[in-house]
Amino acid sequence: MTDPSTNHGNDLENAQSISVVQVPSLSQPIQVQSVIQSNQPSVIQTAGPNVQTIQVVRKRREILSRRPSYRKILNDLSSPVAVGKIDEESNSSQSQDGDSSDVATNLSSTGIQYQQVPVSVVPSGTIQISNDGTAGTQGLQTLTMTNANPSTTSATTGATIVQYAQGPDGQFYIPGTVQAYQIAASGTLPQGVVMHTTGSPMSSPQQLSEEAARKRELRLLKNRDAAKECRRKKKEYVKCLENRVAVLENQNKTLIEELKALKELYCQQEG
DNA sequence: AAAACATTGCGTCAGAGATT
DNA sequence: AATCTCTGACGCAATGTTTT
Repeated sequence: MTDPSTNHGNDLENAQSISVVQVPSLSQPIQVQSVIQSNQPSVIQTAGPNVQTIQVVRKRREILSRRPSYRKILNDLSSPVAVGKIDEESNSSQSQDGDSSDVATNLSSTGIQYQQVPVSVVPSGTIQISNDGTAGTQGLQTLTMTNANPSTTSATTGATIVQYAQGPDGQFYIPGTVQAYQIAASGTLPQGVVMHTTGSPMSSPQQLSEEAARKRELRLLKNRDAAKECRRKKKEYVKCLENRVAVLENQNKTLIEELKALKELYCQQEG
């Protein structure tokens, strides 16, 4: 399904088609295999025996407007035929529900296998792990944290995922760093869940790079979940539209029949 | 049965828009 | 202004379906 109101990625779409370009430093034209990046110096990888990487400055997209979120669109569909709205509160727990079968997740950037373990957060801020027995690999696991704290706000009923490894000291570690992190109760931190608590101030280049790696892992983790959530909402949105189409088609059919009957009645009275 | 093609879902990146 | 969220796009892998 495409939305004509957005030009998102138009130039990329064009660029993705295989094409031949002439590069001054090369005697032969080359076949463009893929273009990564759109409006900054882009990387073009060439096909053929002499694979090369070329920097190309691409023209900035002229019109860039993001379409409204599916949640917004659905909630705007307040007409009677709109079937169901996306519930914001239920969204936060979907990625766990929908992907519960996805117990072992391969993090492609690291090759590390993560495991999902049900966890409940208790008021003290500690966590309870009810390991389901499935063996974790490489000591790293993904927690699904459900806030079971009745004393905190009832709005924080969602579940949050955090990836961790538990050290012999009982502390929790996340990939890409040897720093210890305290797992905070969901609700005190939005989605982030992981809070840096120990260790000396970042000073050495190694620590800085570890910090950067940790931030990257965290960002990827969040984005992974966001993508799952987005796909789920998109599916729901499409289903909603399909339902809407079905309802409108029915209405249309009924109205046509009604019009036909009225016409016949009118003709009889005229005649 | 094997090959070719289609579909589906995932992780990642980029970037617009929202939030802090 | 910095950070976060959301979503289109891409490539990849797994799976399903059709064709040879």
